Amino acid sequence: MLTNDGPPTLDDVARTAGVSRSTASRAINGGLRVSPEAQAAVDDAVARLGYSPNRAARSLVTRRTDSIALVVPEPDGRILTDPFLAGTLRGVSDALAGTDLQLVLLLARPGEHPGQMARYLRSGHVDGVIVTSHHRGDHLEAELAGGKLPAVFVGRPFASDDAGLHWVDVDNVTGGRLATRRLIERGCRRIATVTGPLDMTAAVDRFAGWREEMAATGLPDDAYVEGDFTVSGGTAATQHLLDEHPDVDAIFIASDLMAEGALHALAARGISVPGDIAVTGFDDLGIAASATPRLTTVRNPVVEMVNAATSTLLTMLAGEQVPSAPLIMDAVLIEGASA
Amino acid sequence: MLTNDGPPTLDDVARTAGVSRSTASRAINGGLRVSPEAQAAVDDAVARLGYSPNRAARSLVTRRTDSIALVVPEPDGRILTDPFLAGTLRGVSDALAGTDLQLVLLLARPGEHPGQMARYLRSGHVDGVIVTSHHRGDHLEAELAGGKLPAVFVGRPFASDDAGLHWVDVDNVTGGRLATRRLIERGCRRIATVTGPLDMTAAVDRFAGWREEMAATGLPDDAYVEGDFTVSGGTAATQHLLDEHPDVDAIFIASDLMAEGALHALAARGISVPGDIAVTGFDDLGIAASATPRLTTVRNPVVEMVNAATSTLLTMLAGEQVPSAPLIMDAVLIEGASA
DNA sequence: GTCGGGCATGGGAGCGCTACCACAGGGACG
DNA sequence: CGTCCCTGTGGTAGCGCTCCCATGCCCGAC
Repeated sequence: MLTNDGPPTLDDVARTAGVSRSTASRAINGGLRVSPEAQAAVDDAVARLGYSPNRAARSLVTRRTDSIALVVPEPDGRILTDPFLAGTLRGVSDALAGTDLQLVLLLARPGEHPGQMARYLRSGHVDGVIVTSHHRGDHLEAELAGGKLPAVFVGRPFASDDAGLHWVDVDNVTGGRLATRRLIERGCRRIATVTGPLDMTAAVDRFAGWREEMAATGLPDDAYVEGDFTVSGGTAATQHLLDEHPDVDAIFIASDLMAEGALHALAARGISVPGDIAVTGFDDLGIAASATPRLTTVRNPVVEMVNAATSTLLTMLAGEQVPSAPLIMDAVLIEGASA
Repeated sequence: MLTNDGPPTLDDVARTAGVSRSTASRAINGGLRVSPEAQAAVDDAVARLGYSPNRAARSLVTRRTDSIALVVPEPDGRILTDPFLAGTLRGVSDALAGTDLQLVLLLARPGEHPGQMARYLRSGHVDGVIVTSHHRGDHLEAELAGGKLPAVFVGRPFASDDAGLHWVDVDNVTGGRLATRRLIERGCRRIATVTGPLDMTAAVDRFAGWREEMAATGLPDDAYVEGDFTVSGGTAATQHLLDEHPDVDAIFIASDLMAEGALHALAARGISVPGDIAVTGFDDLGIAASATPRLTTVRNPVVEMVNAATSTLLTMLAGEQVPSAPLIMDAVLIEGASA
């Protein structure tokens, strides 16, 4: 029944089912205007032949690529081990089950020209984009604001007031305030923070939350060190912090990964947590629960965020107009033993 | 100069450059049989128009998709934070720079039928495959052994003696022996091991290395617990181990991630490392260096492995015959303070 | 009984590209 | 001086699919 040697084509299916190519195509793509008998015959033929549509041929005429890119403009490889990114990968991948969209992973390459990724995206190789781990200076907002290519940021982009920019995020400012307030309510008064890399909005916003809460309570906001969202960075930042401000009695650390590093640093100096110094983290993606002591942290609802981002993207891909209002999830404090 | 409204096509380039579509195509694809003048004219036109070839159209005729899949048949999301996987992502992505191959990420979905991924791969959506985090029972070797689809495993596949299976790996058995020997040479005699998940060859082989070395020295090999290559799994396994075998004076832990968890468990019980119990790990991908104490471990050369795997795959993609001899990298002991 | 309007179907064009082939021109060789 | 080959070039077919349109058909309305 197969004319050619390669994989079966739509023609083969049509011939096997005893219908025309047009009918076979319709039956395969949703079955509008197809009689039940024709539909059944085609379904049967597809199963028997093991037919799978040729993506390229379909793309050529539909002008869609049926693939979306997950963009990680993070030239530093270490961030790849971050549970946040893991959750994003998992979430996007899962959300794509049931669609026949391919997930194309686009990592910034070390030493790559900043505009290179933007150029790639512009050339129409993917139908849509999810951006995570966005950094100031990666040129992505400007590129994607045009609205030519459907895009959703996971995490507030820097130019977040640009029209036409879609994004979801957790309320990092409130999260930062909650984590800080917890320390204040504990009775701590000399409260420091280890921020994330300040070329990322998550770091900026959590830092702002700390500042706001400190100001609201009338406490000084001079004790802070910039970290990099890694364990070893957390250790280093904490050591630095302790050297500069030996009087701190609490630290809000802008990610659990860094908080873990901080706990190492504190333990190494024989400082008890929360006895001598209380600690709060941010993320609650597994690390907090297994840290010693268990971290008091703020839940970062990655799965929900990524689900929302992906379904927004899918809606845009379906051609529907989506208002570009950001979607901001609540930050919730999670009780631990560290503060 | 552009006839249509969409992105520029090869026709537009040809017309702009004043050559035929054929010549333009040749100039763009390597420039064989193209005069310098024509080449220059085409290059110029491409730059001016911002032309980027339509992948779908090209794929349709070349019968290649210009994309390769990175397959992670690991339904458990936690593994995504493993530095080994991070290194693989980074490595494959980097190795693909310069080619115009897309990297399609294929994560097993929780609850997915085991053969589903194989079916996807069979349908010709990608030109080649790199498999990592391979598990017994994921049906991947059988599927890929046929040689229809170029594939390279990072890490020995279970059916590793199947002809036509390409793979690279570190010498896990020797690595396990080295890590164990180190403990023996230290004078330890009651040496346990925390294995990885035994449905993965890396775990099986490292375990075998431990066994071999223990047997060679005439030591008993009854003290072992199966872990899962995660931090918390390492903690749990170690606690279990200590309860069952209170007399152990050394542990070879089959990954640094688990070793980190083990160090937590040991510290929690007030057991000093290496004083009371010496510890060796496996991987040396950043964790070992930042652990307290610094882990003695075995270097797992991910970057080299993935580079080798990718370039093997690229060679196969180029149509050259590649002998399916495995490529096995040396395991090297890395000095730390934990043993 | 006739006619209009839907629905299921098939025919055919064409998406943008590469591969094949034919051909012109020019140099090297007999 | 003719022949051959080799290089650069353009024309054209066709990859597998979807979409538009024309066709035939059945059913209900008048």
